[in-house]
Amino acid sequence: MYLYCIILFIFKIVVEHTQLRILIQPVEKFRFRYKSEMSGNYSTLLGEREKTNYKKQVPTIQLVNCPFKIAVIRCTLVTADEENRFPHAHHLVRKNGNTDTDDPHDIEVSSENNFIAKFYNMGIIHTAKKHVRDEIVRRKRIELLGEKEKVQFGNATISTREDIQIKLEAERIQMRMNLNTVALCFQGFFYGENNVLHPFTEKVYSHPINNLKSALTGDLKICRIDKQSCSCEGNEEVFLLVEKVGKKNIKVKLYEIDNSDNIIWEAEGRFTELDVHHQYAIVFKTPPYKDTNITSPKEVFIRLERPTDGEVSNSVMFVYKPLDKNLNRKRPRLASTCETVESIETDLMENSSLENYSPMNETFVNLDNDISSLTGELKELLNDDHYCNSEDFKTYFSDLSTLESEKNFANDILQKVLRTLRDTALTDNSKATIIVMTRNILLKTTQFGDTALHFSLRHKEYKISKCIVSILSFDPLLSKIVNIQNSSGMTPLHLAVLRNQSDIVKALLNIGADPNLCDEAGATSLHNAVIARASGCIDQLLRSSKNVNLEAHTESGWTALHLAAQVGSLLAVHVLIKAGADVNSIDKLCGCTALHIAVDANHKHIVDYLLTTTKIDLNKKNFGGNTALQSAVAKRGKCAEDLIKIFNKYGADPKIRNNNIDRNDEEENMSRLSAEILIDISDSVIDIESSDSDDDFPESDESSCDLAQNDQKLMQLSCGRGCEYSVDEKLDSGCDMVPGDNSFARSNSVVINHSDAEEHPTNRATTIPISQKSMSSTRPWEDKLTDDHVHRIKDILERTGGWERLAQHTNHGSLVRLYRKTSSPCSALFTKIRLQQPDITLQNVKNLLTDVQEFEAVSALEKQ
DNA sequence: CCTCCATTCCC
DNA sequence: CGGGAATGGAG
Repeated sequence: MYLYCIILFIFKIVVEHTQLRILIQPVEKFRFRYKSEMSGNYSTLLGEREKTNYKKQVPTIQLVNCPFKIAVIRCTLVTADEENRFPHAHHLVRKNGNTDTDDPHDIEVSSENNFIAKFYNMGIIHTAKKHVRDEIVRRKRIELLGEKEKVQFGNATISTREDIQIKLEAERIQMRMNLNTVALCFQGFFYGENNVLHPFTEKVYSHPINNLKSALTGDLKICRIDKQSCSCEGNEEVFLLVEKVGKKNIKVKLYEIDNSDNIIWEAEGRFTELDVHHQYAIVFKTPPYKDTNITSPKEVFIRLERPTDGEVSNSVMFVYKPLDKNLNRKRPRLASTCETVESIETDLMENSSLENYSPMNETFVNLDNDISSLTGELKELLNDDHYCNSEDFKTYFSDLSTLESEKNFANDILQKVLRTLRDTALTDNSKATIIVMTRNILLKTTQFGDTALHFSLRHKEYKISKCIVSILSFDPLLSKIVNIQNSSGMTPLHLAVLRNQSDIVKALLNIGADPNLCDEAGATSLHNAVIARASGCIDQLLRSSKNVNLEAHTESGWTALHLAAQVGSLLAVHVLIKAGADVNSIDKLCGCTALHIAVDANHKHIVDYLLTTTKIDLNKKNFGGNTALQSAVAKRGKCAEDLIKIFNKYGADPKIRNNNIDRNDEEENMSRLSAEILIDISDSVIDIESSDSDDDFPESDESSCDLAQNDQKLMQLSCGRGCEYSVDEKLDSGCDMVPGDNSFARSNSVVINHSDAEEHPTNRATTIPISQKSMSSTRPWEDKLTDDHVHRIKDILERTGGWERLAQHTNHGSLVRLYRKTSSPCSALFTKIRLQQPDITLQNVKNLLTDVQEFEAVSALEKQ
């Protein structure tokens, strides 16, 4: 008894000064294992890692101000409920050599280890529900015995009464015990007499440890999402694949944050318990965004939230897109320059004086001689009031139908009349009559809203078009005709660029044509010029004094640059960017940059150009969450791999995740994985190419498929709904519209081509014409290819494998296998080429290299 | 008797 | 050691 008093006394003093401090908490999530899972090695309970320190830790406790030389820190498993701590039914085991021991776990501390105890190799054994009661009883008994031991040294027993009490209590506890959350309990002990341990500190508890495997406490995670955007009106279904969730205990939250991470808007995804599929998927409907009148896409986030413990998942990006009508409203469909027949007629009526009628300063159109020659017959005809008022005359012009027979007839008359008119006007002969008549004729429209100017352009009657433009230039009031839109919204300028008539385009711009008017599909003349590959017209539009809107979006949300990337026109891409088009602008529909579009359309030369010479953000994600590189990877097949090579050259970041969120959270692993995939793919390219039989020209399959795709897109973009002309008709227009044509890629320096008659190869099915073309353009003043040149490019071509494609391209495919065995296949190839073509020039080789997309080698040759 | 899912077992 | 299939109890 005396001893016990001393112990109590010491205990009091010590407790006031001694402190048990948790230096390293255990991890918050840990997999509890069942007994059957504990054979052999098992995962051990680690300590929480610091953010800055990635070293593995274990739960660590320090005894501060310990009055004893040696003390013991004991660790046991308890419930996590702070209000109601008692021993947990689960076991805390600790591996000791080959045997596992149950808790309590004691670690001796002294000045030697700075009174620090590290609890290594602990595991939590999940007690099956059916055994929980028994387990609690066992623990209670031990606890009770321990209490009694303090008083009745050595011979403590438990009475039947106490035993029943314990069992009842255990029954109660069993019902409430949370089997998915535990906590560690630490307490300091000292050695008393006979090495009996006596507690001398308060109990200290760790924070809760949750069962990683349970849906109630496990990690919340969005693994995958089927779409990244929806309309701002919401109510669209989104499929989420998630880590194990409980359907009664999960929410989908959409939220928006400002620059300082404050949540400025949030709403819940709508779903029922039936929409949670087997704990691993949720289908929810998006809530509407706070504002359905947005005009630009809004980035928000989605995450899971668990109401019971407030746990949240990772967040994934999501985009609310503006409504189509808001996109359209933003762009004024009818600019102020837009004219209608009625408004011009009103103008003319109000201002019937002819004083303004005078030739403008410049003559814009060189009329052909035969047009300017007058026939007296016609002159008389036109001066005859009677004839001008006749029904015949009216019939000719009141309905300029597209019917073939009438077309020719109407054209014929129109042409004659216009000739006469023009010359009469020039000679100031019966001016008033002529002018009034002219105006009447030129303001007539067909059932499709075409004026005579539209009509002549549509039917390739360019002489008439020029004639009309010439006449318009004399008449300021009438010149407004140039901005009349037909029933599909096209101005004469739209038609002129589709027809690739650059001089007419120039003249139209000079007399006041507005290049920014949109047709029904939202296309400006610039869009049309790009679609039509009318380089001369693009040039005229860009250099005109008019402020051409480079960033105008079509109805489908594309800018001219996007279209240029889509059709694969390097020249158009180049001049647009040079004129100041924003390389990083995104299309309104999918959030794609020109780079994404070029990748999708498989235009390697565009991709290469964009990466080499522009400041395009190559890691930009579209609304689908993919970078251009990821789009390239997703393409699979041969075409993808060449693209990937180009990206590799320019250091695209394979680390950037797309939206298929990897289950593994560690960035490092992810990036390593992507990089490996990339390398894998690149390797396999080489494999495929090298095992290819030599007689096949690569790519021919894909290009045909690409062509089809282009056509479809073109159709959509250039024609739109309700357009009365077929694409064929549009294509059949004498302008250079060969989808997929990569002839621009072959010129290694980009020069604006002013000629209307652009060369356009109709197909690229064979290599021979191309290489012959490249080779035959030898000019005496050009540099000859030298050994030095070959030396400069051989390493590059051997590294990229480009020499093999060059071999194919120059009809030396059959030698690839042979050359591959040589020390420098590229040198061997060039020896062969120079043997066949002794006069081959540097420029020839550059062209050939451009043909096979070896831009790096081309630039190596350009360095002096 | 069915579905769901916590538990248990297996690789 | 982490993923996942099988089982069987509960509702």
